[in-house]
Amino acid sequence: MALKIFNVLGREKQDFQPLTPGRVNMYVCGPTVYDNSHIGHAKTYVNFDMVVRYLRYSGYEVLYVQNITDVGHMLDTGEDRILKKAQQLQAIPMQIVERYARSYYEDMDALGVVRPDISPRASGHIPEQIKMAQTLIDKGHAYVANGSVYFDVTTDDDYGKLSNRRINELEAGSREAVRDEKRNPEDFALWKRAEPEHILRWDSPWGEGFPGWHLECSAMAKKYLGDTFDIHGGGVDNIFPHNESEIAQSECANDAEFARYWMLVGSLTVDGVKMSKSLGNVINIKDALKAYRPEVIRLFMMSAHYSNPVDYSDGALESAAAGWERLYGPVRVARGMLNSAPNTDDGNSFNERLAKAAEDFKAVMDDDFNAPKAVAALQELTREVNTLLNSGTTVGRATLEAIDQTYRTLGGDVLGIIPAADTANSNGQREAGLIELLIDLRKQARKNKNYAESDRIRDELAGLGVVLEDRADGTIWRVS
RNA sequence: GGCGACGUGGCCAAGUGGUAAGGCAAGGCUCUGCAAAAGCCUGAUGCGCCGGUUCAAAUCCGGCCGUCGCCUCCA
Repeated sequence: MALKIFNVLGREKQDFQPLTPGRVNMYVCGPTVYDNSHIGHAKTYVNFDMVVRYLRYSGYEVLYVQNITDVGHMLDTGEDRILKKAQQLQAIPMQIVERYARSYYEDMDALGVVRPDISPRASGHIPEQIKMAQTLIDKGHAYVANGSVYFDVTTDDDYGKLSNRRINELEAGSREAVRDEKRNPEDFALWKRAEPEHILRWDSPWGEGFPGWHLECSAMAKKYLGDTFDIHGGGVDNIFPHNESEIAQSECANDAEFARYWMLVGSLTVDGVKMSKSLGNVINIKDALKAYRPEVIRLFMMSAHYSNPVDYSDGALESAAAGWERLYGPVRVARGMLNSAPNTDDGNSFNERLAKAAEDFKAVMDDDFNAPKAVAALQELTREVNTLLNSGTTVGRATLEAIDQTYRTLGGDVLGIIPAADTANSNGQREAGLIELLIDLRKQARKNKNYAESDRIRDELAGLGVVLEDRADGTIWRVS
């Protein structure tokens, strides 16, 4: 079955046909680095990470570009958010940008988000942006006004095709200062004249200024992916004006189709409402990671289809954590059993079930990356793996390895929710040894029917976050 | 007001014409020295409401109600 993608441009599910067979050129709008990343960013980039991982699993060679916006943009107040932060922290803008770009990578790495192949920064592509603005002026799609350059939306008949907006229905921008400069209220800036106090500024044919917010994505996508490329992604909240303007600029400047498939991910709310600084309900990724392991956060982010919104709450995360424990349980058991598994073909008939799981998984992922359904396929498999591993019958090494491999590939490589191995830090070996010693002492106590002692060991360990589970073939432990 | 998404068992959620996946929570049972984990069983005659099309609709059409997002910076 071929991969299908719901194309927001046209609003229909389509067969995915890359421009070049076997290759996917993909661009995703990245963050503006002026503060720590929050769990809304986590949803967007975990979702696209899942997409990229699956495309690669499917055999595509993917070139994944995701920008870093490090050029300040206007707040309603006319302030630049990076400048504002810089003033707060008494630092220069590029320090702020560097600090939070690093913070972003830290968070993404912690969440297991595979880094993009190229992470271009807006500030490093000023010439490309100036060139594109000039091209648009030359072609009559843009005009200069008081040192700023604006895109004239009336010159683009397609303007609005992504978000289904009609120009005459749009309301004028709210900032008085710019209204006079524009021919049409809906026109947007390609280049802005820098006021004297503006620190982030570059020379241009129109005087000192800085690029408009939308232009960087158009210029950088063109540079690294070409005039036309396969997939453009981002959060739905950017569909207008950002994505819409990208299309307008690029298609008018390049005389070519921009992105062929648009994938937009649903937003994340917290306890039912949108995160915002004013509501004080912004949750940083770093804080979320203190409470939940990354695999749990990833599983939660994929608990609904990527295009749907998701609501973050402690209850929802607890639920995801419980679901994750169930999913990971048999993997842990299988890996433990591998330590003493016989080299026989006992249980090999289970390979058919594993193959079916992989088929089911692929079928639903091919249907517009239906990760929640893919997780369900793993959950159904889990029931049967548990039955096998708890049946008391001998299971040979080959079968255990096949089970491990299935979870490692589908749950690990593609979804990123099954760790490749139990995380062991430098103290891990020693800790494991100590726990094994206590398990052995408890075993002796149980043998002597000294249950008071055996329960004490189990309870004390539980208090330290180590859970013991007695199985027919011995006692295993895990960190709660 | 315009654009868009959505409304499925206690909670989350899949499901685009053929008779309701999966997870969490709950109850019962099995296993266990007791637990934990796991397995089995129970649970929506109904998928916001009202009409319509059809042999057949959660799924298509029309209307209504409600929630959320965007329309200004936002992932």
